[in-house]
Amino acid sequence: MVSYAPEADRCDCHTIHEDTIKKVRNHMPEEETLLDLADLFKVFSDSTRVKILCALFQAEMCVCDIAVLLGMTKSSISHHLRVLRQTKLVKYRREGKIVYYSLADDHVKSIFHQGMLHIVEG
Amino acid sequence: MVSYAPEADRCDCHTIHEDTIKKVRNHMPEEETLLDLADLFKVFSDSTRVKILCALFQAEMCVCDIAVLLGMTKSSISHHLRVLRQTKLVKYRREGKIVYYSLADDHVKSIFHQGMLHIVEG
DNA sequence: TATACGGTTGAACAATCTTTCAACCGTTTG
DNA sequence: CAAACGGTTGAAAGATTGTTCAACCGTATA
Repeated sequence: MVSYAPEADRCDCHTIHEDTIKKVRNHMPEEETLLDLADLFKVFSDSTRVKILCALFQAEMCVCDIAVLLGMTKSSISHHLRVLRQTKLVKYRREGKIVYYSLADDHVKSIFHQGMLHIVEG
Repeated sequence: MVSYAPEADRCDCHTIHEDTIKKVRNHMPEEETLLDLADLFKVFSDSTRVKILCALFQAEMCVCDIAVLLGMTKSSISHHLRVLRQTKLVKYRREGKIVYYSLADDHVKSIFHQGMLHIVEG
C-alpha cells in the first residue's frame, strides 16, 4: 500500500504488466523502512568497517589496537567508529584515557554470516 | 593468520594491547573475503536497488515494470540491474523484446531479514 | 523494409564518501 | 602545572557512485 513515486512519473515507457505492478506495490514495505535498510548496509559497504567489526567479533579493543591491527591512523579509525556508533552497531566504555569498543549485539554476526554464504556459493 | 598492513604502518600511536592484537589477527578471515563481503553489501547500500530486490521478492518483472513501479527511467533501472546481475543476485530470461528479471536465490531474503531485525530493535 | 518498442550502454555531471591533516579535548603522569 | 598520550573533530582533497542524456542494438509488427 505504498507509492514510491506515482505523482512524478519519470518513466519513459508504457506499462507492460499492470497487474504485476499493482500486486507488487501492495506488498512493498514502507519506503522509510527500505531507506533505513539501505543505510544500514551502507555501513557494511566499506572494507575498513567490515574489518573493524570482524575484529570486534574476537575481542574488545581500543582505537589504537584497531589502528595498529589494520595499519591505519587513529583518525581514520575514529571516523569509522563514529559511523558504527551512530548506527548502534558498537558500544564503548571509557577507562581513563582509553576508550574500549565492542559489538552492540549479535545481529552483525548473523548478517555477515548470510553474506558469506552468498559469496562462497557464488 | 592474515596481515592487513603490517609492512606500511601508517599508525601514529603505540601498541596498547599487543596480546589482543595478536589474538585477533590470528582469527581474522582472509582479506580478500572481507573485500568481497564489503562489495556485496555495497550492492545493498543503494535504496533503489533495495527496492528492486524487494519487488522481485513478490514477482518476476521486466525492466519497464520496475521503472513504472519506482517512477524512474528504464536507463537508471537497467544500470542497477547490471550491478545485480554481476553480483549474481538476480537472473533473467528473454522473451521476445522483453527481459524478465527474478531473484537468483534466497540469500537476499535472509540478509534483508537480519537487517530488518537490527532496525526494528534499534 | 521501415517503424516502434524494450532494453542496454558510455560519457558527463552532481552528490556522496574516505582519507588525510591539523588542531583540539580530557586524562594521566612527571 | 606542564608535557605526553589516547581519542575526537572539521575542513579539504581525491576517489567512488547514481542519475541523466543520447545513441544504439534486437525483436516484433505494420
